[in-house]
Amino acid sequence: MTAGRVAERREAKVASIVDAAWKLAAEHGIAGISLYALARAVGMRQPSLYEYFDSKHALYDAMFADGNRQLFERIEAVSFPRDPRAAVKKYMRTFLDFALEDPARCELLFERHVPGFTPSPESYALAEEILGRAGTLLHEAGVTSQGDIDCVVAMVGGLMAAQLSNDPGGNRWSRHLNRLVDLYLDDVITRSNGR
Amino acid sequence: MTAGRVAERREAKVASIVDAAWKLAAEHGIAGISLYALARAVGMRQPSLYEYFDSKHALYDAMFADGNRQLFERIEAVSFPRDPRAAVKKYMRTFLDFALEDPARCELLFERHVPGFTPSPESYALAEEILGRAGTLLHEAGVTSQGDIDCVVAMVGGLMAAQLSNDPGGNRWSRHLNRLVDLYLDDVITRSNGR
DNA sequence: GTCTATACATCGATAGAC
DNA sequence: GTCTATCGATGTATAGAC
Repeated sequence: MTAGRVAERREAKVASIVDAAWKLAAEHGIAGISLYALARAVGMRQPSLYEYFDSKHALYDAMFADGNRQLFERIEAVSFPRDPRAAVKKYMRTFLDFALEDPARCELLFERHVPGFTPSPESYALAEEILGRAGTLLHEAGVTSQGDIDCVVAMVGGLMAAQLSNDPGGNRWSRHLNRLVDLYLDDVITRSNGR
Repeated sequence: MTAGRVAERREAKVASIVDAAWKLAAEHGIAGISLYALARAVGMRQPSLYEYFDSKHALYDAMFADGNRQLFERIEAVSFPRDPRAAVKKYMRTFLDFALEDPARCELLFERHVPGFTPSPESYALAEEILGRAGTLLHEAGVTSQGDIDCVVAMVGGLMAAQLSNDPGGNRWSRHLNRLVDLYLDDVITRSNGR
């Protein structure tokens, strides 16, 4: 039937707009996207965008979902080692590499750089699934308390932020990831054995 | 002489404007300050602000310097223990408490939330002095390599960012500060003894 | 030094023709 | 579904009177 084709074209158009939005974000920052420039980038006039997104907020929400989907697919494509600790390290490395690839994507997904923006519950669900899987892997590696999970998350996030802020494109901070994870996981084990 | 009085009043006025700007930033975010609202907050009309600041950028620069001065004075008021490790922990705690007090101040001082803003060399000098003192204390505590200093900085920054993003006003992340510092400093010592 | 008035730009969003 | 035209709000900065 034709209805399917129409919906397909529409989805493709939406996807191309989101792609163009990522490119603009890379240039001007995530908050620096203007609907005028975005429309021009996909060969339209600015008001025509409202055929695909009800508001700028809706665009950001679509980008948020898209970014998380990118990360999810990246993770899906990785084969994780059986060894729980190695799996944790590979998971965190996959995340960190993904994050450092695109600062603007980071701004939207992991920082709070868009003033009034809160992702919709549907879009946030994917983000929670990704974080939840990290929690599961950490659990299997012996990190069971929320406090310890929080610490690992903070450490990885700290490396990410420092790397992006002070040495974008380099590895001055990110190169310490494996060692830091090992250090923390060793400590968790020591603590659990010692008492 | 009268010239001194005039300069004094002017400085006081500048200070009151900066104070009002911090209050607005706390409400609307650091990037959400409007010169119109700022002028009204200090009983003026918007164009009159240009008597005190050449541009909005200049206002941000003054705020950046002011924020760092606040932190510097806070640190100056603290008496640090002789024990180097205890001193490091107190320094980081002083920093973290200061940071968590005011998210908007954090946005300007430690994050990159104002699109086109780069602090002037003069304003940045204070920030470097504060970071340098952290480096000195870490050095005295046995953390001598840049990589290790970077790691401690990243860990503290990670705790700060996670705390502000996910539990503002609480201590879910910040409570781990001392333990994380101890963990890392122990590791530095172990590594230096072991080889 | 403060004001009124205004220039000038940008942006998100809507109305309505085609 | 895309366009032109425009609204309405916001925001920085400047000109010039007082």
